Amino acid sequence: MFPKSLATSRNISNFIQKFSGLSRLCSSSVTIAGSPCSPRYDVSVIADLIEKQHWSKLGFHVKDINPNELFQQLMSSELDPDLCLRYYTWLVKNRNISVSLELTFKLLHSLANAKRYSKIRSFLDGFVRIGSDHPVHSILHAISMCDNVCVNSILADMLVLAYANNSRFELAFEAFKRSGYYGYKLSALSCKPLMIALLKQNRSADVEYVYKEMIRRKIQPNVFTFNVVINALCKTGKMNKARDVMEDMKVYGCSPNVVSYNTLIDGYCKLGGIGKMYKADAVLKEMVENKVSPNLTTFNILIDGFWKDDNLLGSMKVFKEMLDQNVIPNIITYNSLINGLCSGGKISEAIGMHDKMASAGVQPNLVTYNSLINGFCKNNMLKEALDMFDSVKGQGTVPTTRTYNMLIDAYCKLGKIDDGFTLKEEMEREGIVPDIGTYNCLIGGLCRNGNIEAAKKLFDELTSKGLPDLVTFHILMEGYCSKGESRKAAMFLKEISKMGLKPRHLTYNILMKGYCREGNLKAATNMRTQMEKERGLRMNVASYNVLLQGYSQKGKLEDANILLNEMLEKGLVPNRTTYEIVKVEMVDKGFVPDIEGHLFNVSTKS
DNA sequence: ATAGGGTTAG
Repeated sequence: MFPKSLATSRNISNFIQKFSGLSRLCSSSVTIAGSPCSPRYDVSVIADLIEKQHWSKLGFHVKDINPNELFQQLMSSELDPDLCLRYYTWLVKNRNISVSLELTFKLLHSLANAKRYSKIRSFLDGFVRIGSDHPVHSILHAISMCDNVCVNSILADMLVLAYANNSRFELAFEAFKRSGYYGYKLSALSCKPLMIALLKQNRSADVEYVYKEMIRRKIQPNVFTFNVVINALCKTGKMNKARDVMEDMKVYGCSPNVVSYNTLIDGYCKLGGIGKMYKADAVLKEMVENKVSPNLTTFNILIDGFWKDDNLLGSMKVFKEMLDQNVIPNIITYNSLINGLCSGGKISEAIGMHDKMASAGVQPNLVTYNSLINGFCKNNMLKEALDMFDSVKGQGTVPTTRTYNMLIDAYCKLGKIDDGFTLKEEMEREGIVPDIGTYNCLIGGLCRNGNIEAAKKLFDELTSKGLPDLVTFHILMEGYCSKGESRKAAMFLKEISKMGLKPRHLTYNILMKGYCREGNLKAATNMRTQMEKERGLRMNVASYNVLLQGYSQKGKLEDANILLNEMLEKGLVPNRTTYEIVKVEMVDKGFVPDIEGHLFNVSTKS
C-alpha cells in the first residue's frame, strides 16, 4: 500500500508539523482538535485512493485543499514515488493544475532513487513534447536541487535524450552544454541522436564541439558516435581532422569499420581539387590492408566519385571490379553509372546500361528516368526524352515538377516557347504545381528569343505572388543586357533588395558584362565599386575576367595588365577563361596551361 | 553511422 516508514511517529509528526503551517490556507478542511492535532484526512487515505485510482472520490476528498501544497506534502511524506507520479499526472491532466519545476523534479529525483528509469523516460518524453516550455537553465537548476550528482547526471542525460527524440534539437544542445557546467556526466546514448541532429542541420562545428566535450568530460564514444563525427568533418572538407578522429578511435579501443572507411572515401570523393581520387583510392587500399572488406556502398561511392571527377573510365573499372568480387550492383550503382554516362554525353552507353540493369532484374525508378530524360534533353534528343516521359507516365509513375522543368527547358532552348507553355499547362492539369524553376525556364526562353516584353510581363505576374528568386532576376537582367539595355537591367538591383534577396557576385558580373559589351567601361567600373563598397563583395576571378574582357576588347591592354596584376597580388588564381582573354599578358607573366587546361605558373614552379 | 537523380544564372 504505502511505505512502512509512513507509519512511524517521526514521519507523522513531521507531516503534521508541515501541514499545520498550511492550516490557514485550508482551514475549512482541517480540524485542529487539541493535541496532537491532526487533519480530517490523512496520507494513508489519500494514498489508498490514488492506489485504487478512485479519482472522483479523491477529488471530493481534497476539494478544499491547495493541490500544490498537498502534492508537496505527499512528496515529503515519502509516499511511494509511483503513487506520487500517478497523483501528479492526475493533477496535471485532469485538473489542469501546473506544478512548479522544483516540485516536478523532486518527484523525478525520487523516481530516480527508486530506479524507475523507464517511468522517468516516458515522463520526460511528454514533458518536453507538450512543451510546458520551461527554459533549459531552469530545468537544470531544478535538477541541481538534489545533491546526488549521479542521479542528477542520469536526469540530465534523459532530458537531453528526450529533447533529441522529440526533435527539439536546439534545446537538446543547450541542455548538453549546461550539463557540462554542472559537471554532469552524460552517456554516448544521448550524445548520438544529438550529434546526428546537428549533422543533419549541417552544423559540423557543433558536432565537433560535442565530440570534444565528450572527450573532455570522459564520456566514452562508441563506433557510431565516432562515425558521425568523421562524417561531419568530411562533409565540411576537413579531411585531416577526420583522419585524426580515425586515429583517436584506436586510442579509445574502437576499430574503424566499413562505415568509417566509406565515409572517409566519400569525403575525398566530394572534395574539390586535383588528385582527390588518388587519396580516395589510398583509403581503399588502407582499409583492405586493415582487413576491412569494401562493400556495395564502397563501390557505389567510388563509381560516383570517378565520373564526377571526369573519369568515366575509372567508374567503369570500379564497376567491373565489383562484379569480379561478386558484389551485386543495386539501383544506386546503376543510376550513378547512367547519370555519369549521360553527363559524359555517352547516351547510347547510358541506354545500354539501362538495358543491363533490366536484365539484371533491377527495376529502374524515377531517379533513373530523370537521369535519362535529362541526358536526352541536354544532347538534343528531345524526341527520345518525350518518348521516355510518355512511357514513365504510361506505367503509372508520376513525374515530378523537375521532370517537367527539364522538358520545358529543352523546348525553350530549341526556341519552341509555345510548346514549353503548353507543357506547363499540361502539368497544371495533372495537378503538378509549377515552381519558380518552371517560370525561370520560360522567362529564359522568352529572353533568348528576344521577347523581353513578354518575359517582363511574366516576371511581373510572379512578382505579385512574391515568387521570383535571384535566378529569375539574373535571367531577366541578362535579357536586358543582351538587348543593350544594361541601365534598365541595373534598375533591378533595387527590386532584388525589396524582395529581401541578396545580390551576389554573379548579379554584378552580369551587369558589368552588359556595360562592357556596350563599351561603357566607366559604368562597368562603377558597378564594381558598388559591389565592393555597398555590398562588401570583393572582386572574384569571374569579376576580373569580365572587366579584363571589357578592357581587352577596347584595346586598353595596359589597363588590362594593371587589372591582371591587381588580381594576382590579391592571390586570386587565374583560370582558363582568364588565360584565353589575356593570353599574351599571361604568357609574359609565365603562365602556361597544361595539357588538361589547368594553368600553372612556370616562373614560380622551380 | 556511409552511397544515387532532376530545371533556371555560371
